[in-house]
Amino acid sequence: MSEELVSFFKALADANRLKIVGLLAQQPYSVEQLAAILHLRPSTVSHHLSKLTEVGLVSAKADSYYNVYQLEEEKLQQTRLLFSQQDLAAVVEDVDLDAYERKVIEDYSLPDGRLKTIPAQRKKLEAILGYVVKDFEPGVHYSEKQVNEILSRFHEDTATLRRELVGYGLMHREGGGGEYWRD
Amino acid sequence: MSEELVSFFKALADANRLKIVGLLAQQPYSVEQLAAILHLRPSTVSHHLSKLTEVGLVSAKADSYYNVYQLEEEKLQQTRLLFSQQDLAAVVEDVDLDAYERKVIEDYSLPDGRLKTIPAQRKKLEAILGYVVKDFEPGVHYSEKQVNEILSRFHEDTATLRRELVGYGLMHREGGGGEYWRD
DNA sequence: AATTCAATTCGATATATATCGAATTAATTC
DNA sequence: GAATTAATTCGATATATATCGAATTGAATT
Repeated sequence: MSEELVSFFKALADANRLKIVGLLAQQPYSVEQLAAILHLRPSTVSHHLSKLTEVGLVSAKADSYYNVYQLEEEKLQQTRLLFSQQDLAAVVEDVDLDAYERKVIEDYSLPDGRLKTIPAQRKKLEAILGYVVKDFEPGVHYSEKQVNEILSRFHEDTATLRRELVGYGLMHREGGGGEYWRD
Repeated sequence: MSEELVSFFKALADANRLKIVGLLAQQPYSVEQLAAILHLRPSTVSHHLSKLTEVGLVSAKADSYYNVYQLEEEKLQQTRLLFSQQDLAAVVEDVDLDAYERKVIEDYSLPDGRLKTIPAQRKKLEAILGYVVKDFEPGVHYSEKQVNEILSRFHEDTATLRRELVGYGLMHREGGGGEYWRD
């Protein structure tokens, strides 16, 4: 998932951690030095450095008995090309895209599957029409009578349903003979 | 300052807000639709959208009586070139870079300005030597006796101070005659 | 071996914030 | 004009986390 991306932004979503990155971009520093410069306790700086280390932005190098931290240049390069198309796609990969349509259909359906009313709001009407149109076979041509027959399973006002289906481009009508079909 | 950069990362440092950005990258959505897709309440989504709006990543467009949000493509482009040299420099611009040296000097100084001891730790010794060397005029040549005279203001062990100053490259010695100078 | 010191870990606390439900606002439909 | 509805705002709550001080660890100096 995109858990990694979230952690990455979380790591940089703090003023002191950003300052640490900025400082390490110039030269390596020990924990004690960073603490003095930022007016923080070493334990606090240690905490910040561990978050930055987790996402690979910095790394420690033991030198004498200091822990000297340095910036991971390659990771910073990656940062610059953040948000590629793949990243954005990955973020929404396991998202419940049809939840809105399902919710609308449920809100407007009676227990027997018929519609309480035909929605007045455009977006809801859209969702309902997308649901209704599934009862037509793609490519098959229907007479107006057959269309009404199918639509009457959902609501008595078949004329409105029929008109809106055509209006939203979900079904097509052949000019003269009253023939309807969906793609 | 870099307050803007922090806000920007904060805006993206949340899983649901990242998902919103990912969704809006594909098509605009209303608050209600996003709420259904993410299984959140509209008020929560509204809160997230206001944070994203603050940093300019998304914008709202009234359409009928829906508020349709869309991604600000230009801002997303900026994101891709994040962390330029200027950005990094800006982050540390008003940081107390000499705090560590000051702290070391204070820790090792007696009220009269003399040194309690000569630090054993490399980084602290470095800080102290940088402080001591300021009592020498750049370019001026000193005899070993004069050097000791000046160093004795700080500590009786002038031999060690003198040796370390040369060792750390803060002062130079001319091979034969015992002449010292700093750059 | 004993001591000193930097760093980390741990526990506690205070602040920030993600989420929700209720109330409000603004716009639309009847 | 009245009723409906999407969105926002507000207040409350629960979780997350930034910070600190104390205790611990591990290395280096004496």
